[in-house]
Amino acid sequence: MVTIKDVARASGVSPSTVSRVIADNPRISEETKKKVRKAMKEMGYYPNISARNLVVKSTKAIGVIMPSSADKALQNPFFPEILRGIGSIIHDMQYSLSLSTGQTEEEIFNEVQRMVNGSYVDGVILLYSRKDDRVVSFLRERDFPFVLVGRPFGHQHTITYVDTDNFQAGKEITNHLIAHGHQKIAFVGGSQDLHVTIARKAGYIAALEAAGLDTPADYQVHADFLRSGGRMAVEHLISLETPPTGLVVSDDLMSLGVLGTLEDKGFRVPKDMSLVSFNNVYLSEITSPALTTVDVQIYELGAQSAKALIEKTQNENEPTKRIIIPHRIIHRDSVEEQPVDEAGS
Amino acid sequence: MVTIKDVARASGVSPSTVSRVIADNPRISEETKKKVRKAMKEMGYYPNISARNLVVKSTKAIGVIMPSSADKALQNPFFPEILRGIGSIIHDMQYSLSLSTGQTEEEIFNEVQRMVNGSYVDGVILLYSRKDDRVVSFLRERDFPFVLVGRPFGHQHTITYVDTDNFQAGKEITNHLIAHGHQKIAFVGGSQDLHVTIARKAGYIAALEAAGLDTPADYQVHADFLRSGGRMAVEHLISLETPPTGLVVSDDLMSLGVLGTLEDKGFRVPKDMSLVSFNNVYLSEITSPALTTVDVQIYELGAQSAKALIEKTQNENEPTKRIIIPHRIIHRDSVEEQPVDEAGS
DNA sequence: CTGTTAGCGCATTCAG
DNA sequence: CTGAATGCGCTAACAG
Repeated sequence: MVTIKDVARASGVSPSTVSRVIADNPRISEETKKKVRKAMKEMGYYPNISARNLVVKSTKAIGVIMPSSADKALQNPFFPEILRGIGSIIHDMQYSLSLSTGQTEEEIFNEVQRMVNGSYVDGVILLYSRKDDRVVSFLRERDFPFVLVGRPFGHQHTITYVDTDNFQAGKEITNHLIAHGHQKIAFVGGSQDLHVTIARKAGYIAALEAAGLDTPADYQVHADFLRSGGRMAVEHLISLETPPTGLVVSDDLMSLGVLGTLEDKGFRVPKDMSLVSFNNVYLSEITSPALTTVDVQIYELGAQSAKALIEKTQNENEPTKRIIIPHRIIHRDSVEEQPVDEAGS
Repeated sequence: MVTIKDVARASGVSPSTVSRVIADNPRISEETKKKVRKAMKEMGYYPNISARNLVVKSTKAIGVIMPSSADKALQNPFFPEILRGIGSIIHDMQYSLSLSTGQTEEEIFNEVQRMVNGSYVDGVILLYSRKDDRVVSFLRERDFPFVLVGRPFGHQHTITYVDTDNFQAGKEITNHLIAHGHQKIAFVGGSQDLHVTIARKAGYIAALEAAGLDTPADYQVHADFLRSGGRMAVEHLISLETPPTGLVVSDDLMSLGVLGTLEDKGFRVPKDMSLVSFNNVYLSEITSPALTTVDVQIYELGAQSAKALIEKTQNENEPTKRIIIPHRIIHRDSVEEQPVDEAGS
């Protein structure tokens, strides 16, 4: 391995000068810079990152923590896409990205400890938000830079996070259904522990109430999304005395399962049942029908979280921020006009 | 930050002894080990990884390189799943995982250079295989440990890789269609630059020829999978004078698009058209109909590649290996018996 | 503008 | 069984 000393010797300067050339220190003459760079190139010199990290006490690396993945939820295309967004910024800033590898909550917690305590990374991005999360407690105790994608449970004012306005999005997409004449609208959500589910459902309810429509408890189902993609939820809904005519599903991938079940049961979307959902991942445009969904700009969610985190790691007293990424409804083919039910309400 | 010296002072031993305790060196008495460990715990000592890496000249980190991701191909659930497999091993071995962040071929190449030259990682896993790939050339020149997921283009005997027997898989899944009475079977593949596409198609052809069936060029289409998920491919096939009755699609996600297009055009799967594909990602079980597909054990593909790589980084002259992960057909609902066409061939 | 010196935190000789 | 000394490769004062 060729070191800074070798380059120094070869170009007839001192090691510190070489170091300064690497940092492009303005106090070094262009002439010697050129000379040194030439030597570096010829000798194939590349700075050793560990040595550098050791002295500057920073790694220019950030850790990305995925949700515990015993389940299939990780197969959601949401993750590659947000990773892509995070990656874009990380790359631009010449940082590197260390990905979590734990499968269980326990493993993940240990891993975060290792990352933080061993100075593997300068900061951490959490790709999930769970109630009573040890990881968040740990990070806060340690006062270690982190940002959360989603909404924190508690400490909203001291945790920097980037999120969608899921309440508003839920309201808007539900209103979209209402505007198309639907009055019997059900909600199919994922785990009730997740803030996204809670917020989107709250938006759904707010929209219905504002329109003076019913929000029967029967219409609010939570699918354990892994088990056959919400099949049970759909079966429940269509077996009701008055089944809904519109469905608000809290995730595109779940919509795929809902769509499948609906078809199996002889319901045609959107003719017999309208359907809207959230995220706008790639698959939502290739299903039949293509899904009307709210685009939450996953890529941007990732990019902004990385940006915020890096700022935080670079500036000790960067203020706590709450970053809301705008969303918009993508109109496709899963919604159809519903003749207003005169007998209704 | 509490260092090895602090611990040494606090427990009344020398720094080198502490270092030996960390390494669990057998030449240290259990007694002092206990004493030192107690001090470490009390003081909250954790070894600094950069310092350690510097002296041992290894990072216990491996780099994972994703395909260039300008396109939506990255949204394939294949990636989170293979990452999960890789992660499982990395985690068990107490390594860490550095993920590539480049979006273009150029960016990725630079990144790999940085990882290798800067000693960021001990080895690299390539999650793609492209013809004339600079990354592979670079890694080979440098004699840097790497393994490839998929089949290399050239140098098959000097590159360690883990792959599916895609030819065989293609043959089997096509035979499955043939066994169900299909005689007019088409192939819908992705980019012809990818080895998977080539191999699966070759298997498809071999199966048809072995059965004495036709393999018209018209039946072999390559969808630019990003653009509306193979819509054009399907439109082409069904507009043929004698359209096929069975489709071999080279990827589950692509099948989703094919399924959608087929439905839009009034074809019902599997009644009017049978469909089989590859990978067995989660979504293949929640579509309607659920897909009959080849389970390639993505998770295992990842795990084995990580395992092979780590062995390689730890043992200088670990032999080059070719690891084939077994596959199996998952029978679901996208294939139906086709009455044998007496007039055929 | 450049060189000298010191030290980051740790592992590893070599003594004892 | 343990300690003292040395150096991994680099950056950062401090001189000049």
